[in-house]
This record gives sequence, C-alpha cells and structure tokens, in this order.
Amino acid sequence: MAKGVARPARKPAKAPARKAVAKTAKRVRRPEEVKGRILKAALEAFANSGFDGASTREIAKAAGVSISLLVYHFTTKEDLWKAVFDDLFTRGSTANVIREEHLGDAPAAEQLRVVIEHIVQLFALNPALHRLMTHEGHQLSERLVWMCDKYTKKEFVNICDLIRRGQAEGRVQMLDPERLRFAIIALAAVPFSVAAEYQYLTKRDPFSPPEIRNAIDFIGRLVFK
Amino acid sequence: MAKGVARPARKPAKAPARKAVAKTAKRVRRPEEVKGRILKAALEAFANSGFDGASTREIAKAAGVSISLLVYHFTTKEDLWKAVFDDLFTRGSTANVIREEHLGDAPAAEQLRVVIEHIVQLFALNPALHRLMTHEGHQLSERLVWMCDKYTKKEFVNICDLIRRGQAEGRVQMLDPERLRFAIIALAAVPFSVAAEYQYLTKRDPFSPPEIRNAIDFIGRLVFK
DNA sequence: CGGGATACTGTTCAATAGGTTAGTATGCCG
DNA sequence: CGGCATACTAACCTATTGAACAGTATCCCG
Repeated sequence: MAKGVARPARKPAKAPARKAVAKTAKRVRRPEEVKGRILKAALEAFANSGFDGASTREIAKAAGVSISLLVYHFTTKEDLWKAVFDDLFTRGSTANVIREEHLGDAPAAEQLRVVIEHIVQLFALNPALHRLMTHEGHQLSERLVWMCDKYTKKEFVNICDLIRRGQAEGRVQMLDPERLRFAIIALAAVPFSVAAEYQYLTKRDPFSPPEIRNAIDFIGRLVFK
Repeated sequence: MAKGVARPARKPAKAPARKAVAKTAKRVRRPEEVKGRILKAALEAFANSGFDGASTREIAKAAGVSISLLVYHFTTKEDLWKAVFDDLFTRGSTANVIREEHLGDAPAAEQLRVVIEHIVQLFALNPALHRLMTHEGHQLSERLVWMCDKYTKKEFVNICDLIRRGQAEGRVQMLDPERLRFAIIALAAVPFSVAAEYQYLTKRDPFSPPEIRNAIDFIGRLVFK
C-alpha cells in the first residue's frame, strides 16, 4: 500500500530518441464522455477491491483509455476515488427526495417511508455504492472523514430526525434512532451488496422487481408499528 | 491484481556467491505460535484491504516474520486466505452453540435468541470477520463458492430452520425467513463492521459492553413478537 | 552421536503498481 | 490561416508485489 509515493528526484532523463508515431487513426476528443467511462470503471473497481486493491491501470483498461489519460483527468488515485463519490452523491442525494416529491408537510413517518424506498432503489440500481462505503467505514482514515463530512453526516442527522419525529407520531418503533438509521441502511443494502452470496444461497435474484418490492416491505414491517 | 501469477520457468539461477550468515542470534523454532501470529495479521489485512489489496509482505511484517517463512507455512496467498477462514470458523461455530448450551429441547424461538446473541458477540469480538465475508460476497468467485460450501451454507439452513420453527410457535415475526436470516447477520455485524464510521457519527463506542447489549436487544425487538 | 525431517533466512525473479515526462494531435478563437 | 490551450499517447522510472530458490539452523529419533 501507498506504493511509490515518496520518491527521490529522478535522474535528468536520457535523450529521447522517440519513435515517430505512425499515422494515428484519427484521435477523437470527447473529454466528458471519457471521464464518465473512467468514473464508471473506477466505481466498479473500488467497490470490488477497495481503494488499495483496485489498480488505476485496470480501471483505465476497463474504461478503454490509457493510464496517462486517466492521470491527466484525475491526477491521482485518491482524487479519482473522491471524484467517484462526488459523481455518485450529486446524482442521487437522499436529502432532496422529500422536496422533489413535495412531502415537506406530510407526517414524518410518511416521509421516512419514502426515504427508505428511495434508499433501497438507490442500492438496487447501484449495488457498488454500499460496498464502496463499507470498505472505508472500518478505520478512521482521511478518506472516511472526507466522506462523512461531505455527505454521510448530513444524511445521517436528517434520517435520525425523521425517525424521532415518526416516533413522536407513534408510528415508528421505539428504538434507538441512531442505531435504527444504521439498521435501515444495512437492511436496504444487504441483499444487493452481497448479491452473489444471496443468489447462491437462496436461488433468488435480488435485483428482480418483485424482490426489490419485498425488500422495501420487509424494512417497512420492521421499522413501523 | 493477480500479480506475477503466470510466470514462465525462471532461468537456471546464476552462481550463488552467498554471504556467510554472520552468527545468527539463536534461531527459535515455534511453528504453531508463528502460524498463529501470521493468521492473526492476515485476518486483519484481508479484512482491511480485501484479498487483492492485502500484501503478504505487510502481513509477514506485522507478524514479525520473513515472507519466506510465511510462504513456507502457507504456500500461496490463496491458501493463507483459506487458512484464515478455517481458523476462524472452527474456533467459533454458530451451529454447535445450541449443543454446548444444552438447548436441544428448548423452543426454537429460545434457541434463535441464543444464536443471535452468540453471533453478535462473535462479531463484537471479531469485527474483521464480517468485513472479510463482505469483501467476497458480491461476486461469484472461486473463493466465495469455497466459503459458502464449506461454512456459510450449513449455518444458513440452520438459522432459516430455527426461524421457521419460531414462527410456527408464534413468537417470531412472520417475515420471509431467508431474508430475515440475512437481516440478522447484517444487523449483528453492522455497528462493528463499520466501527469507525459509527463512532465518528454517533460518538459512541460500539465495542463497549453496554453497546453490545444494546445491539442484542435491538435485534431481539425486531425479530421477536 | 549421526542423519534426516522440519523450521527458518536472504536473495533473486518477473510482473505490476502509481506516477512523471516529453512529445503529438485536435479544436477553437482571433 | 496562426497560435495556443486542451486532450491524448508512448515510454519510462522506481517501489512493491507474489513467489521460487538455495542455503542454514534446529530438533528429534535411532
């Protein structure tokens, strides 16, 4: 881990003697589309192997670009990791679901139900997301702090607040709100985050629409009275 | 990933010219103790970084031995990974808890309660275990199949069976048993497997005895009527 | 005490890691 | 068209990876 990070100044670099590039086949320039491909490949790689386990070269290969280009767009592996997060969270933020669905005045329990459904759908659509977070969640790293401060913390207090208000309404189980919010996330993610194991043991596809509905109902019956 | 795996036959190896070992300081031989240290370090490393992310050299260093010795005892990284699992599961099998506690004739719901408590304690004592499994659970690899066939599958049907019988007794929530067993594992593991995140967000130590009791109660109140 | 099995070490290997550098190609604005 | 910022590539550098190997020390059984 942390390979080749502190490196001494390199030697002056000998004479180039570079081969002339032989008639390159019309180099196209589509930076945004390229960045998107890299981000997608990076998400998969980081979720599968964790930060250390993933290799920028494998990511580049999966995205169909050279490492040089990956480095050009994202500078370092760490920056790429953060870019993956930014991309994911800005595309599907849990917080503004309530606003979008015009539920600001609905009972908290109702809002919570919608949020839970949204979280399940998010993980079903994006099974890598939870694995990505789990990889970081166990030890206090610079990356974990970055992740919590920028995204998780806000969602955390929002959901805890909804739970408390739902409990005051008498419609949510009287359980430790903070623990309950961790439980909701875990329950929403679990069939998807260990999809292969789930499928191998139950012979059921967690991503099929009826299974997704089951997942939502399941959590609902645990959380609500 | 999979570095230096398929390698062509190496060259005949040139003349040794090896330095004479200068008065080694009393080499001790304690193979079992050494293997134990390596397994402990390997568990930590695999849980933290996944199979690919972990490096045998780091593991050896953490265990205070040379890589050569690690290779001598465990041959390959893959074998070491399996050895970690064997060690962990044979030491704390969920299945024979019931036998040990002489609960064979107790109601299924009572047995389930004891099993849940045991699982929570296992994860609390051994937070790396769940992360280890999560690392493998998402894609159908040779290692996942090995893990399920050798350990997980048996535990899975046992617990599902307890759930069904508990439901027949009218003491367990009427929920899909297979989904419920995944939920139990997830809920038992979650505060420990993402301990750093939990602590950072809640300012509570999941490993403290009262928090462990809370975890057990929490699951009990979700699972039982 | 002799000798062979077992435990252990240092060195070496090819492959791969993250990252730098020098150079080329493209597109756009004047 | 000129020029210049942006997009992109090949080649290279050094550290580290998993593993093989050859040699050495220790133990134990006869």
